[in-house]
Amino acid sequence: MDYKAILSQKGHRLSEPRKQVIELLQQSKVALTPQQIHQALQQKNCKLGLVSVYRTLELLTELGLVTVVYDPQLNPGYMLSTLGHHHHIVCQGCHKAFEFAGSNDIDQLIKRVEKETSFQVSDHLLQLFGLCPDCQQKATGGGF
Amino acid sequence: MDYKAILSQKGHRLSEPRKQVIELLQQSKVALTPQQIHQALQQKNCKLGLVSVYRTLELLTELGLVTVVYDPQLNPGYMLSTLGHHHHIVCQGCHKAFEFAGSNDIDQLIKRVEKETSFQVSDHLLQLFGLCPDCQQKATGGGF
DNA sequence: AATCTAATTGAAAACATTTTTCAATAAGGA
DNA sequence: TCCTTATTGAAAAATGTTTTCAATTAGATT
Ligand SMILES: [Mn+2]
Ligand SMILES: [Mn+2]
Ligand SMILES: [Zn+2]
Ligand SMILES: [Zn+2]
Repeated sequence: MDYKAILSQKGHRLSEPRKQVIELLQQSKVALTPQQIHQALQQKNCKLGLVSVYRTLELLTELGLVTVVYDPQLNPGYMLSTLGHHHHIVCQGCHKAFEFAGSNDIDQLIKRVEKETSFQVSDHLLQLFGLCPDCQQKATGGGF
Repeated sequence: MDYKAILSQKGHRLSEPRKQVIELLQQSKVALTPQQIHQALQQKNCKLGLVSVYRTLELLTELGLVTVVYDPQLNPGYMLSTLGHHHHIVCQGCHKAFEFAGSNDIDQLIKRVEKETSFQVSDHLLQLFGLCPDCQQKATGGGF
């Protein structure tokens, strides 16, 4: 079941702007800001307003199909997500981001913090940062 | 060693705006946006420009003394941080946020993801969300 | 295929946030 | 007290987001 199918299944129309935003995000390896999405589509001769980009991202976020990815060096951007429990790992060199499956690894941490704080934890935000294989090479092999 | 001391120790001047922003953040239990900081200080009859709030937050962030706290329902805000490895837990009811000590709990997760992705992980962003003790009461006891 | 209707769009304006600029100020050392 | 220069504030510019509303169009109905 692909993103467009999910959209229409939930009773939302398959408009041209929505199709274009989704297709662009499907191809992108980096999180994109609304402006970046708008510009990229303009260059592909897709006429659509920046407003529609915002509205599409809002809708897709509601449906859980896109995720905000934070990157200290960049404005927050959006990426398509597969459904289910997962997080993102972001390259500090080229800013490519990838999903990884969430696990129960932080369950113990959550239990600990619940005890310490008396909070009832129901959600979490987790991202990893580092260097992707390509950027590791550039970093070490850079001298010669 | 308090925040003001650290500031001046690093060769930064202890200006009135900086003192005021730090003191306000020290008292606050919620992450504050630049605007909120500015308004709060105006009401305390501290004359300072919004620009100085931005500049102070930028400096304190560089020094690692403040941390950005994300809250899906709010604009990102700033909180003072103690030095060292820690993260924040945010109440989805009253938006109060608290630090908790970072641990090696996610080391295994990081190892796993490094193997899966061939990334070299060097940093991470982790926040927990839930209900603080007070808001748990309001939620359960709310009926009568 | 033509018609209908409400969801969706785009353009513009309004609103909000952040950064830049630069002359005036003031912190802290001499 | 004087000096130097980091820092400030006001204004403008730049950037980012939301609202409004008439025009369009996706998809259902005939
Ligand atoms: Mn997880
Ligand atoms: Mn940690
Ligand atoms: Zn990379
Ligand atoms: Zn609470």
